[in-house]
Amino acid sequence: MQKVSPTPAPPSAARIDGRSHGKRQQESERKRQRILDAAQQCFGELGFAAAKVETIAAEAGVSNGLLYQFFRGKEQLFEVVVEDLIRDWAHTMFPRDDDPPESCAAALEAMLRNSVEFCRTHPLLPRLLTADAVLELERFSDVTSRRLEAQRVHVAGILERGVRSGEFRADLDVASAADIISQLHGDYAGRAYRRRPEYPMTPDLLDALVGFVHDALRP
Amino acid sequence: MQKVSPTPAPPSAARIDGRSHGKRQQESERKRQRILDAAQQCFGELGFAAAKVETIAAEAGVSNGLLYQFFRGKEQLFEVVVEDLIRDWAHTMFPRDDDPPESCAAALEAMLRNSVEFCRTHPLLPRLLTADAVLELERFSDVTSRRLEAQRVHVAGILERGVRSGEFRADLDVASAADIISQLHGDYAGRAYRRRPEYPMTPDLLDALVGFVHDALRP
Amino acid sequence: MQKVSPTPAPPSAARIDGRSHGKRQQESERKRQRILDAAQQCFGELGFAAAKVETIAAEAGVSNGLLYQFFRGKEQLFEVVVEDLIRDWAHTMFPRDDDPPESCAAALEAMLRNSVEFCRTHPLLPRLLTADAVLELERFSDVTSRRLEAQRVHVAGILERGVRSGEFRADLDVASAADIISQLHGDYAGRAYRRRPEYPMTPDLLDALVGFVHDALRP
Amino acid sequence: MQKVSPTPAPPSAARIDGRSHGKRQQESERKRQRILDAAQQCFGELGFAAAKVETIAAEAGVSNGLLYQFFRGKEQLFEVVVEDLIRDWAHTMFPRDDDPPESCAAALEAMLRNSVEFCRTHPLLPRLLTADAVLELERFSDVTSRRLEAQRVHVAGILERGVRSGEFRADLDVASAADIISQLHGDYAGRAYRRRPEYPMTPDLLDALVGFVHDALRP
DNA sequence: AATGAATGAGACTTCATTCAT
DNA sequence: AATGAATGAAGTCTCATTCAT
Repeated sequence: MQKVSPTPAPPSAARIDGRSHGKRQQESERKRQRILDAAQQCFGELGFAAAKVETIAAEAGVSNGLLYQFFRGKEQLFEVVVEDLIRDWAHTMFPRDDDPPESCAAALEAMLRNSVEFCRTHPLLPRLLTADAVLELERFSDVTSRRLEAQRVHVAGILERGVRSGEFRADLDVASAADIISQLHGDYAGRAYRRRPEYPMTPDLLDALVGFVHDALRP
Repeated sequence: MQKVSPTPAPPSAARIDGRSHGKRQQESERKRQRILDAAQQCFGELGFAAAKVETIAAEAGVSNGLLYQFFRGKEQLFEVVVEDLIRDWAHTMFPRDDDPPESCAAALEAMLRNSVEFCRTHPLLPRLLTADAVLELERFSDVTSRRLEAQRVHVAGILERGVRSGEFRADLDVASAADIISQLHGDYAGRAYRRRPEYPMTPDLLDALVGFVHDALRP
Repeated sequence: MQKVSPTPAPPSAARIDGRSHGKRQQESERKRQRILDAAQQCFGELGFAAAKVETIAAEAGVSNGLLYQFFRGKEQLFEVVVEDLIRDWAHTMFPRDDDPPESCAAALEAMLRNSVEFCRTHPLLPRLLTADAVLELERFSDVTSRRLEAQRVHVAGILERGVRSGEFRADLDVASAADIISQLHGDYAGRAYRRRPEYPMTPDLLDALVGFVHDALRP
Repeated sequence: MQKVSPTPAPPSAARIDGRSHGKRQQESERKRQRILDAAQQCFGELGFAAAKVETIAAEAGVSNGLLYQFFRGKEQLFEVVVEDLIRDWAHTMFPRDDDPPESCAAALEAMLRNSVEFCRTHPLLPRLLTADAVLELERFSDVTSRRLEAQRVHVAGILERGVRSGEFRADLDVASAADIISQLHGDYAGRAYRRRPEYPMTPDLLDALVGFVHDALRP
């Protein structure tokens, strides 16, 4: 019952080592990217089921059929979109390890603000973070799960450091706190994209969120 | 030929004073309820677009067509489901006003635990609380918006009381805190239904959440 | 999600100056025409409600779905069919203005015989002329009304001329006579298509009709 | 493929010789008649396919199901409606044979005016007279054909008389003239019911029609 | 006799996917 | 590589008909 056709070879058969160049290849690669961008937009705004392949192609400025030369179908397109998105998001969250050490509270705050900013231009992420689109697709990329887990681990690391340094309260349940903070993270990042009056996302609210978390962690 | 389509009269138009019940009427009313239950289940698990009318009818144990004697179509069915759900949820959240006064922290905790329990058996609510289904349907019942607002107001009321009584910190940003707490509320209630390893919902985690909120509010 | 549904762009949006024709475009245009022909046939034989989209598509030798790339739905298909038909009919009725002047009776006769001939191959027209299909569709193309009016006006013009030249009786009620003649026109044209014994349409009868009208108009 | 279930026995099994009485029977017979009236109304306004059984029943003030105790189905209901209608119409057209003899022209005029009046309250007839509803139903009651033929014969009889008496022109093609007059008959009777500006039916127009026919027949 | 709730076949329509060009 | 016309399976909805009460 499941389609098992393999991922189609990318249009350019000349891709030898992942660095193929040529005007044609570049052009092709750019189109692939435009499709991914349009798909992220549409999936984010409408959800998986309600987003139409035709709309995505039109938004990307390519034909309906070209999409199927890059992706096996709507479903695989969605998976690739999600994987790329999660990877980009991770880069935003944990920018570089060579940063100078900072206070743990500042690290949490930076992560939160970075994420909110990121979601402002990446509509789909909020949906993933609130575990919604997940339900609409049976096989959900493991990458996503692992990355979400990674975030919690990262947050837990910061909390751990803060507890040891005395910046945070000693009896903190680190694992649970990391979970809660990650959750809030996703929630308010999501609001940044969806601009609905019922779920506002103002700078004040963001400040309040930072303060709320800080208060909960303080000794 | 005429496009009137009001809400179709319920099959028994003989409901004179709201209390007329022949065996047929009762049977019919029970089927209407089964349809609503099945719809809540399906919409909750799959979202609006992916849920099939046929599945809902089958799940309810009635024929495809009967659904259209009670509801104008899939969309109105969804609206009724949402309105009923929000109403039930409100009853769970704010059980009675004649309760003996309690500590504000206890009031918050009760509300949280009640909601989580409610969501365990009401799959659709989490979706609404995370503002997802909203996007899939243009006209979204005002009832929902108003009820969500009501919850925040209610939480804000508790917080206000706590601040005045000295139970909570004096400089609390009540409005923002109410927003954050309501959000966490919806999130973890949602997890109670969706049983996915990525988003666990254990008693321990619930306890930790209560503690986290409590710590953030303490003076 | 948005209800825009304008007339769908014809499959080939590349029609730049109205004359671009690849083989594909030509093929496509021919299919559109086959759909229109089949639709005229089916609507003419069965009426709007009883004609099935599936039948029309099958009759045209295309798939069910292709129909919706050319037309917004069954209703718009009907409208286009009617407009095209009325236009074609008008061309048949009033062939050219540069004709040499003729006797008014001859003009009437030509018009009648032309129409009958036209209806022999255009099943739907009779229905329109007897104002029947009108009732089955709320919004009925203004084109039709205007064209029908145009015919009456045209007939009235001929009568007017005949009265002034003394060919027709002086006390003729031109407006009413034009109405009656136009009506007979449509009736017997209709019979030419429907070949039912109850409503015969023989050359003799057509001759008799011409004579009947002639006698009614003579001084 | 064809349904062969016999016409259901009329509800009252006590109908012995066609003259059964009793309050129940009378009541029943009245309902049957109300159904027929409603059906004529609906079929006349919407055509066979677009008229809904539910609407007819509602219009008649009876339940959906009762209709099937009197008639085998929608199709047979239509047939009965048509037969009754044609019979009533005939009574209107040819009131009594014991009338004092009159001028032939007056007889034609009376027939025309009677019919127009009749159609004003019998929406379905015009459809039959213009041979339209005919097409929507495979098996069309022979009664109708025979009655339509009867009208033409009747008209022909009047014309024959007029020719012999010298009231009408001697070289009249009686059969064809009868056909044309019968046709006009149906047309303008139809207009009397449908009140559309495109197809007006004013007293003036009716007078003009009478005059038109008279002129065509005069020696 | 009468009801009207219930059914289910079949209509219209959408849209992911394919394929000739 | 790229197009977009074409397909057809699948979805939503309607309505003639049946049947338990």
